Amino acid sequence: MPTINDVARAAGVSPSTVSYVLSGRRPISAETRARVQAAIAELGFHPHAGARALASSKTNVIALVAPLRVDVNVPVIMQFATAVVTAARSYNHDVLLLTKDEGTAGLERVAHSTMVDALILMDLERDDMRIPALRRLKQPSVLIGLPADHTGIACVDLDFAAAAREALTHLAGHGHRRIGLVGPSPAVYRRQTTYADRFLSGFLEASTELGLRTVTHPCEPGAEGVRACLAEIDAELPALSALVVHNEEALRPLLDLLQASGRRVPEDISIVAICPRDVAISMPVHLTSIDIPAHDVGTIAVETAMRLLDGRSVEYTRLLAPGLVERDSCREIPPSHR
Amino acid sequence: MPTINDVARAAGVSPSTVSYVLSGRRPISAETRARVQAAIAELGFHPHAGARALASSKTNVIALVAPLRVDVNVPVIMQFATAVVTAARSYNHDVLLLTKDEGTAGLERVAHSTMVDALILMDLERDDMRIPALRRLKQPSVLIGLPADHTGIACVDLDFAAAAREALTHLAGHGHRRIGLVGPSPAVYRRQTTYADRFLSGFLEASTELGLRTVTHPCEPGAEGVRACLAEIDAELPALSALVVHNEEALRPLLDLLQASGRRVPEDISIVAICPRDVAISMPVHLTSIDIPAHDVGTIAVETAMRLLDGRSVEYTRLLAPGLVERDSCREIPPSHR
DNA sequence: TCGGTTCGTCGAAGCGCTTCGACGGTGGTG
DNA sequence: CACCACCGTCGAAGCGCTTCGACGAACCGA
Repeated sequence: MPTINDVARAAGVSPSTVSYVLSGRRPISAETRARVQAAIAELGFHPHAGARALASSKTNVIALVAPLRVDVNVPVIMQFATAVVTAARSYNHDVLLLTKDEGTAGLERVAHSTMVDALILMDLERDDMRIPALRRLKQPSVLIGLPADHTGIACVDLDFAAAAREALTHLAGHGHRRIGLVGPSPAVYRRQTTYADRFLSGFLEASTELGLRTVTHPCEPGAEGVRACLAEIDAELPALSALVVHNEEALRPLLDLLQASGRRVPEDISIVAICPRDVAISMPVHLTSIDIPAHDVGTIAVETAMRLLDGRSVEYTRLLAPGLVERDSCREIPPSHR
Repeated sequence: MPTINDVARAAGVSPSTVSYVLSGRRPISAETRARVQAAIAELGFHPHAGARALASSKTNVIALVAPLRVDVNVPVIMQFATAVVTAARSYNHDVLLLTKDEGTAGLERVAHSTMVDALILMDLERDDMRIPALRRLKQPSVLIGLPADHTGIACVDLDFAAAAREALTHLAGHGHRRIGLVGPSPAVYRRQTTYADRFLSGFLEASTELGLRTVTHPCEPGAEGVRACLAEIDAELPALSALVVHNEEALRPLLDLLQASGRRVPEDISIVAICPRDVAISMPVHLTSIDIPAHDVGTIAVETAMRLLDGRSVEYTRLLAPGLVERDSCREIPPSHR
């Protein structure tokens, strides 16, 4: 492995000049630069990351803390991760992958030992214990999610409240007045991942504003849970004409169940799902859905981290506007039947 | 951030002594060690990763190269990643996440700049261009998969040929004589990911050995692809009594299709799937399956990397024995009907 | 023409750690 | 009772890079 000294010698300049060619922090004449670059190429020189980090106190690495329990949301997590890695690379950074289960200790470990310049965390809980720890770090962090007290920490997420509103507005616009919400599993509520609450309150507010009759229910995973959930919703709000489903996992069993009981989508019942696009179109009926814009969120998270790193201003709470895509699961109720 | 000098001063010893306490590479008296450790704890000292890497030429980081295109196999990939990160942590290493699409350049970048001590790659192709590049690196690498020429590089994977054999043996043992294989999509074969071929040849060999009548077909994704595939299989081998499905994505549409056409599982047709356990039990009929032991493979990959790193011997081709788990999708054909 | 800039380059001082050789002090051995 | 070996610790020399101050040369305006 050649060092910067080897390059310097080969190019007939001093090591510092090579460094300046590399960083561009000082003007270097065109000839010198060319000579240095030739030497670099010829020797196959790559600066030693550790030495660089030591001298410059920048690692060009960001930490990504992902919930790696094999869980419901795997595809979404993966999309976030992909987006983060890709975006990071576009800023010439790499990504160190941490698991959520290392908890606060993991964050402190990588931060204190100066392995990373910034941290991006996903799957935040309402009163996430990690937040106070993050505040103490010298590295900035960006959250994918919106915990209760996030003052001073940048957050990026889909605007779930607006998503709920948009779902209801869409259905109301199609003449639906009686609508059920199939929510996430009780475990999600228990875990206090805030998107569930944010969606729910948006849903309830919009329901009132639009003068709808609605009922909401969490939904246990598995066919049995879905059956129970739907039964309760049906009981509490008979003759509903539409469902909003904020539960990826429930989607498939729900459609199976509806089909088995002879309720056609969308003829008998309309559905708006909150889920990634590919899930929506992988169903027998292509679902009208509000996408979880994992790619955008991940990209913006990295961008925010970069701004933070070079001291530019950032928007500390960035909630992305939802986008509803119409597919085949919503029916327009004729005015005469409303 | 306190440095090793601060700790040394606080403990009244020299920096090198602190270092030896940390590394255990030289004997240190119990009292001194205690004093040093107290100082470390009190100051909240964490060694600077870059400095450490520079001085010791070890980073305690391994690269994980994952196919991050949002693809069919997302859950499996995720399981690999989880296992790798967890195992790496248990060896006090961290994981740098790279995407496959950075290709050879990405590997060389992190290796040459000494960001990692070893590399683990997944989703290898038959004649993967990255292999020659890997050979040139000074860091060892471990492959999850089995490309054609892997001499000198450690490989870990499920023994897909044995898996195919096991599936057929199981079915044959239950009296099935006419069996179809629903294979991966043509895209997988085209991409030359070797597991497809390995499974297929295992299948064909076992078929001959066991004297079975079999037919094999790749299967395009989507309900349409599955329908076409099944139609071809049915046409070529009428009255088959079992299917082996080596295509996660096809599973759900296949079951839908069978149900729609009134063929019950397992009464009319038996199924053995090659897929992760949770996919097998997420189906309406819990499928008898051969698990993709992603967790084990990931763990072993890391373990292998660690052995390589400290110069211990390794098994260069480690093919894990498949484990078939009986569930509800295989029927025993009574001897009278065979 | 001369002082003051600006430009392009160099030298040296670290960044924080590991590791090697050295060196007193103990304890065991012949 | 010497001698040697080993134990526990220290000091110093790097690891490969960045960055700051300095410095000659070229250039500008007055």
